[in-house]
Amino acid sequence: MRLLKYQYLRKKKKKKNSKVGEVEEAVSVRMEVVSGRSGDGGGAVKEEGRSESGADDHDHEHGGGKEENIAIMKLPTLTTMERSIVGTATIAPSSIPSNQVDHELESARAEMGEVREENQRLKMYLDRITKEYQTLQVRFQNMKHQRDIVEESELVSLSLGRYQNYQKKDEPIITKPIITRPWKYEENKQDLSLGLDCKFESSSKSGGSTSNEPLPNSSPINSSEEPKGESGETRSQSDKALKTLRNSADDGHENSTPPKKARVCVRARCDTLTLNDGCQWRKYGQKVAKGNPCPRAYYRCTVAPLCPVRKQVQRCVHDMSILITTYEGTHNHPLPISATAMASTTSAAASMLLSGSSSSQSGPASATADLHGLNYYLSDSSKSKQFYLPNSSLSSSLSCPTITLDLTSIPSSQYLNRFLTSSSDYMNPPRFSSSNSNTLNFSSSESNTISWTNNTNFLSYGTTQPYKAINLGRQPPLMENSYQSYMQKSNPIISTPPQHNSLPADTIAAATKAITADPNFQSALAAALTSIIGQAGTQGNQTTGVANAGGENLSQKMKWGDLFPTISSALPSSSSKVNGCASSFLKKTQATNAVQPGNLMFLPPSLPFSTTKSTSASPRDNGDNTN
DNA sequence: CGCTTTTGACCTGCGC
DNA sequence: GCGCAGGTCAAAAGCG
Ligand SMILES: [Zn+2]
Repeated sequence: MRLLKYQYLRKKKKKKNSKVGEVEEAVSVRMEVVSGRSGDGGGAVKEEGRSESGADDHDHEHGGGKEENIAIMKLPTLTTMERSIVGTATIAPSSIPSNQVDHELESARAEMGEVREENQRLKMYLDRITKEYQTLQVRFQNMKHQRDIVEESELVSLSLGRYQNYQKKDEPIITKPIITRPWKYEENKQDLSLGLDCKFESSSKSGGSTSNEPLPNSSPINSSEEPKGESGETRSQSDKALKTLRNSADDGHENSTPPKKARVCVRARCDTLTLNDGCQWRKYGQKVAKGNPCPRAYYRCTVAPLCPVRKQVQRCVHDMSILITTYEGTHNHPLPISATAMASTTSAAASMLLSGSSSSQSGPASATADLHGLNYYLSDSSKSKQFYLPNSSLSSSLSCPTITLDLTSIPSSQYLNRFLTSSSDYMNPPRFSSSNSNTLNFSSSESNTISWTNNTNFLSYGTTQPYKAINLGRQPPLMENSYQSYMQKSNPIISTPPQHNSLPADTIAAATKAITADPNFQSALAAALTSIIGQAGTQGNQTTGVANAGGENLSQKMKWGDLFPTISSALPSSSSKVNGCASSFLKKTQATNAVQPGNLMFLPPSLPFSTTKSTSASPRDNGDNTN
């Protein structure tokens, strides 16, 4: 009964979300086109040619589409073609002066020459992109491989049991086909994909045995969703199925070891109740965890009905202004644009976990090592009871691979939100060029304190904090600039004036160079990059992120061009009411922690802490939230 | 009215 | 087996 209602509610939510779905589907379609363009060579050129060729000239299309062939056939068949051109051009087959025909021929020839040139150019363009992509990919894989080795030997693997490893560790991690998910969205994720972990992968991979679970996952969802006039019985059944599915999705891997999911813990200064990461969350529980008077809130992603992603939110007991958000699970749906930044960020971190785990063969057992940095963290404070960590105890942390991203250097949630949701310069303009935040960059204006450690691809955050945490730190200026330039180009809203009007390909090239330039951050950056690319890829169509990353570079740009304007203009509300967060947090804290009202003191008094402030005060309004 | 949040009960895993 | 703690559920309350 209850269950039924619950599911019913969820179903309703589904309806609500359907709008989002439509929009995103539209986006997907668009992306398909786009990616198709840049994805495969012939197609790309062909499309280009098509768009450029006049409506009057079919041969142009031909030339554009199959330049290689045309090169051969052009000479011998020139006359034929010319004739056809003349035929179509002059139409009147009756009586045409021969000199006029010659004229036509002449012009046609000239035209063809142009087309040929055009083709040449396009081809070169394409080649370049392809090459860059391949280079990038190769490099990335190499780095990954190397890192695996290094980490294995150096014990710095960040990974903690990833089921996929248990299942097929011998299999190249890079390309794992995933099951089809609802929303016509095929979750062709790789380890670098958006998700924080790959639970679905595992279930899908287990295929045969478990196939019953995941497979229905995609279809039943839709089927149960579409037929509106279901009888109560049917519905309850389907609802149950849904629930089962959800559960199975949640725990994910019935057959594989039940290792906990990888988690990404984000520490950030935030005056709102939850981190404004762009996703829609619904609170489903709250608990006062041991060791921290601040209640821990449990949220579940509601962007898609069956999305297994959850997050826990709790204030740091040491510094109440620090919000510790722990993400867990993989989104099984296209993300709201506004959520991509955070998702990318976390996925990048998760990918580190992942890549580490690829080397670590053992399951949860490797947790200790994997949590190297985190343990550092833990060891420092967990002993004192006051300390809190998402996996609040060591034991749980052992079973839950967790990677910590420290964003505390970013002053406030407003900045952070800005940082997470857009890349416009919200901070001091001077720094924008060098350390502007973007989706890949965890560094803030205080990034000068952030440094990379060279030895292990493990990015450390070298501040005064007594712990080491993964920090996707700065990217090389080149990368930033290129990215920025792209942003500037594609997003008129972004204030900074365009500096280089580089072609997308140039941007990519720049990115490539950037990646190749500094091997120290290659891995992480590549991971982040890949995740983003992959994300966009998955979001847009059914392509696999990494596999198509390069091919999608162009399209990526275009997609981002579409995406970012929204991003920068819309501050998504993480939950439907981020506003209330602060106040409710206060309320809550007062209520729950009446014993020690002193806690409240930890809240930055200077922060505009009125109920509505945090969001409304910020430049961007979360009005549309892209949904 | 529909959706979200609250909140106590319940479930589960773990250590003793 | 028991108790504890983390995590989840879902009825009830709250909100717009
Ligand atoms: Zn989700």
